[in-house]
Amino acid sequence: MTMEEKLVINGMKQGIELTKRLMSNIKHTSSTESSKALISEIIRIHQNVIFILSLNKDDESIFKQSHETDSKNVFKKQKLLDKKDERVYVFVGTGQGKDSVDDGHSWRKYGQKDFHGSINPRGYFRCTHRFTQKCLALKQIQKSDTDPSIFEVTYVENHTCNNYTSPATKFSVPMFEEGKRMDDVTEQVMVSLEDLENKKRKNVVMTLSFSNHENVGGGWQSNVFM
DNA sequence: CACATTTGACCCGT
DNA sequence: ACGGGTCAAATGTG
Repeated sequence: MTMEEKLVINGMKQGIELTKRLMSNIKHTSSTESSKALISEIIRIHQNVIFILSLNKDDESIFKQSHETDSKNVFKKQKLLDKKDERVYVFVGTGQGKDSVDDGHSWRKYGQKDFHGSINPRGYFRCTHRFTQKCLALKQIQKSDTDPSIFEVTYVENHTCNNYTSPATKFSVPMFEEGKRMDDVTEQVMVSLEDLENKKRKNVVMTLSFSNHENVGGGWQSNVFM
């Protein structure tokens, strides 16, 4: 199964799970706020799935195309990708809660750098079990300058440790902030997707969305790294 | 106490 | 020399 297929299936599974919760929520509680939260999560998950399906092929062709037109920068980037098995992802958060990305793996921060021409610093992370389990996985996270709800995440090496925590078991539904309407969240996601279209033209390998609300466990996309 | 994070110093390739 | 990445001592957290 390809990575993209895994992502789509995971997204759909999570959509089903959330819909079940919504049903039981409607049956057993009178809380409209938590139902709204569930609905907005369901909407976003389906947007993510559509997004992956619509961008996947295009990204591959765009990447190969620019590779052939010997733009030196792109070529250099491609070489780097081949050498270190790097994968760059762009994640969309909800803009609320903490500004990190929980992908189901445990990470330990070991450095941070400010960059010329960039407002936000880049964070450097290694797998917590680097020494105990010889897991060489690394990742870098940089917040987008243009949209604070977007994080560019670069993964270097895959996890060899088995300390992955399935998002399905950790998942819980976030409550809405007081007075925040569901429409606002949906709109915010759409705006972020526009920015992702721009990233796509800059040869980002693939784009994904995730929920980074503090009550939500690992993102469903992280099953890829199992 | 046993971890994690912060942050300036350090290293290394260009 | 400079920029990107990592180290490690100090500090924070449960």
